[in-house]
Parts: sequence; structure tokens; C-alpha cells
Amino acid sequence: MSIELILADDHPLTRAGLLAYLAKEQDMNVVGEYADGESAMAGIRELKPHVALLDIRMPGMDGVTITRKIKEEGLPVTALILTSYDAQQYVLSSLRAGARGYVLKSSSADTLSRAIRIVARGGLYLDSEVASTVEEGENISPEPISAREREVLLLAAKGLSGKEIASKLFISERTVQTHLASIYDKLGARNKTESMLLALKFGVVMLEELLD
Amino acid sequence: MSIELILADDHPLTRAGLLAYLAKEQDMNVVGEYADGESAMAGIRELKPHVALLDIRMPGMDGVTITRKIKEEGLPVTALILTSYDAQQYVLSSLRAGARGYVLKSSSADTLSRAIRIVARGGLYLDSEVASTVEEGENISPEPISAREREVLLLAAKGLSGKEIASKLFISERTVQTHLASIYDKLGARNKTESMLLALKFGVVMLEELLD
DNA sequence: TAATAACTACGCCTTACTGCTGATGTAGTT
DNA sequence: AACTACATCAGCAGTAAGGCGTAGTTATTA
Repeated sequence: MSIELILADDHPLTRAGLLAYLAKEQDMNVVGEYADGESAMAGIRELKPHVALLDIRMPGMDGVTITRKIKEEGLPVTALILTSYDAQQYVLSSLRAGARGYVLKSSSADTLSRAIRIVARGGLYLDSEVASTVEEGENISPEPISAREREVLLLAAKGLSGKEIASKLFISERTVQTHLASIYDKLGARNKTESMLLALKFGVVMLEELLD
Repeated sequence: MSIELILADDHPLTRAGLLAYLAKEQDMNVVGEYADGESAMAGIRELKPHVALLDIRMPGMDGVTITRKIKEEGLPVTALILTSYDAQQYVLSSLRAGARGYVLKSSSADTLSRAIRIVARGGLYLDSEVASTVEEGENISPEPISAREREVLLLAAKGLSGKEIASKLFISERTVQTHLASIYDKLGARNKTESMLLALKFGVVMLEELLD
């Protein structure tokens, strides 16, 4: 018996790649292809495929929401998330919504086929890179930066001098330097520039915040 | 005459999609396929394809660095950036590095083919979604940074002191300061931290280069 | 060949920054 | 009440950074 699939991804390029992947598999059959969330949901309701390959970011409705709706409506469709994001929050929310698998787009054709077969027969598939990324993510996070320190860090990262930061925050230059010392200690930096770099690396600040 | 292409993208899925796209085109021929920056660079040196389709994010070496190296080595290869990021700093740094085109992965097969043909005959192709970004950024683009200055800037942006930079580049500390002074002048910065920020903003350096 | 630009280097002077140590008040927690 | 974290301020010593001026060497280019 052939596994019926639908694809939902807003990138035509990705869909073409998936079709090229799956064309080689004898036991799989792509019965629908969608570029946005709404039409994918409609296709799922109508065609009731065995497995739905869903991207997380899509116009209209994201893959996690589709997964949740599948569960709510009691449809006999298994959701398999296929995305390029390996961030922890996506993985967790996908699984909580009822997805049976999480595969990265960096996977090989074999990995994808195996994942599809596993979830099609009721199993659970998680990309190995996802688990390790989550574990690593815990280790690299620095000591928490206090709110005041973060204010100082933001201004320092914009290139302001200690004196300028002090006058902006209405505190003495000494205090600014004390805050900076704490920041260096927490991030493992040795000066303003390195603390800015490490703050970007650790996600303490975002580049967009600095580029106003 | 057929256009010779190489693909560099660490996602097998994307490469499969590109191959499926380009298989339909009679005047294009994919002569090489690479999953990381180093092998892509080696392939470019050896095969000298007409056009190199480069992803920005890759293990080893990113697409912008490859583009820069192509220019530095004077290779007769046209770089076409193909990526999912439409952020200003990526677009600007790509073009500044010498790329002749910037196409988003959300583009259709036709768009990609057109872009390839345009850059292959010496033209410049910018995805319509990123074109506005470039125009806005064009006004604020700084004077070009020399290669040596860029070396100094990279090390400074990582938080190294003038003395450390000097010993790394085998020049005197005074020379480092002279280079930094030129960099500040060109970018409109007042110190290392601000020059790092502006360099990121203007696409002179990429955050990925700093986060080894 | 002349001009231009890049890279290199030095001195002097001033300001900015960083490390180290210590201290006070406030707020929240145990 | 004692403890902890945070924010604030300070002195002192040493290091780093930046402004200004000048200038020789190489490489490219007009």
C-alpha cells in the first residue's frame, strides 16, 4: 500500500526538491501540493492523506497551527514538520500540537523517506540534530544580565563612551564602569567591543536593536 | 553555448530542487554541486563555471566570502547569491563583495533562470523584494574599505586590542591605529565598537565572520 | 613618467578604559 | 533578622585608544 502525502511549503524551490526526492520512492505518492496554510488545510480535509509534510513558516497559517487543527478535528492525518529552523521553541510547540515528527531541511533524501515511513506506521521521528541543538543551547547561555546592565550594554554596543552613557542614564561614569565590569565578567568579555560581539552571539541583544 | 553552473548549498533538499529546476533549461548545465564553502571554492577554481549559485549560510565558508575570494583571485566566475535571507546587511555585503545577483529561495523557477541568464551575460539581477532595500542602503554606503583595513576591522570587531592586532598582522601598533583612523573616517565611526556596528550595518563585514 | 592610493611607521599629547578594592542604600527573600 | 542581589559611587594605578602631524615604500594606474 502506497503512502499518500501532501506537501505544504511556500517555497516552490523546496517543493520541487521534495518532489525530486520522493519521486524515487515506490511506496510514496504525493497527492497534493500547497503554498500556503489555508489551502493546505483544505487539502488535508478533502484528501485525507496519510502524512502531511508541513513547513513552519507559511503565509496564512503556520505548520504548527495546521497540526493543532488536524488533532482538533480528529482527522486521520499524521503531521510531519519539515523546516529549516532547529530552534527549541519550534520543536516543543510542534510536538505539543501533535506532530509525530520533526525533520530539518538539511536532511538527506534517505532521512526524509525514513521519517515518513516511521510516522506513517504510527511511530515518532525526531531529527538527531534537533535534540543535540537543544542540549547545547543550555550550555552556552551566559549568566543572566540584569536589566540595568542590559541598558548599559546596549548603549556601549552602539559605540557610546562611558561618559556619554553616564549622562544618558543620569548616573556617574563610575557606575557605568562598574556595570561594564559585571557585564564583562558575565559574558567573558574583555572590553566593550567583545562584550557587544558576545552579547550578539548569546542573543542577549539583537542586531536589529542596535541598528536604529 | 551552454551556461555552466555550480551549486553551493548545504541543504541536499535545496540542491535537489535546483537540479529539478535547471534540468528543464536547455542552455544550462550544472557541472558541480557542493555542500560546503571550501569544496565549493575548490570547484570554482578548478572548473571555472560561468555562474556560481551560492547560499549565504554554509559550513566552512559563506557565500559572501566565496564571492570576495573570486574577485580577489580574479577568477572569471560570476557569483549569484541564492538565499532565503532578505536582510539589508546580507544584500549589501553580497554586492559589495562582488556578487552580480541576489535571488531569494522563494523565487520561481522562471525567476531563477532569468537571473542566471542575466548575470551570465554580464548583467546585474536583484530580486524585486530586495531591490528597495538596496536603494535605501545605497545612500548610506560608506567609502570602500581596503583589504588591509578590513583585516584590521575584523580583528578589532572581535574585541582584540591594538597590540594584539599588531602582533597578529606583524605590523606595529601605530600602524594599526593609522588603519583604524582611516576606518573610522570612512565609516563615520568614533571608536572600535561603533565601527564594528556600522560595518555590520553597511555590510562591510558579516556577523557570521565574527562568530567563529 | 607622473599621479594616486595603499601600507607602513614614528612622536607627542590627551582622553578613555579597565582592574582592583571597598562602600552604601534599597529591595526582595529566607 | 539575616541573607542576597542589585544599583550606585569612589580612589588609585596602569593600560589602551584616539587626534594631529609627518613621511617613506610599494603598487597600480592614468
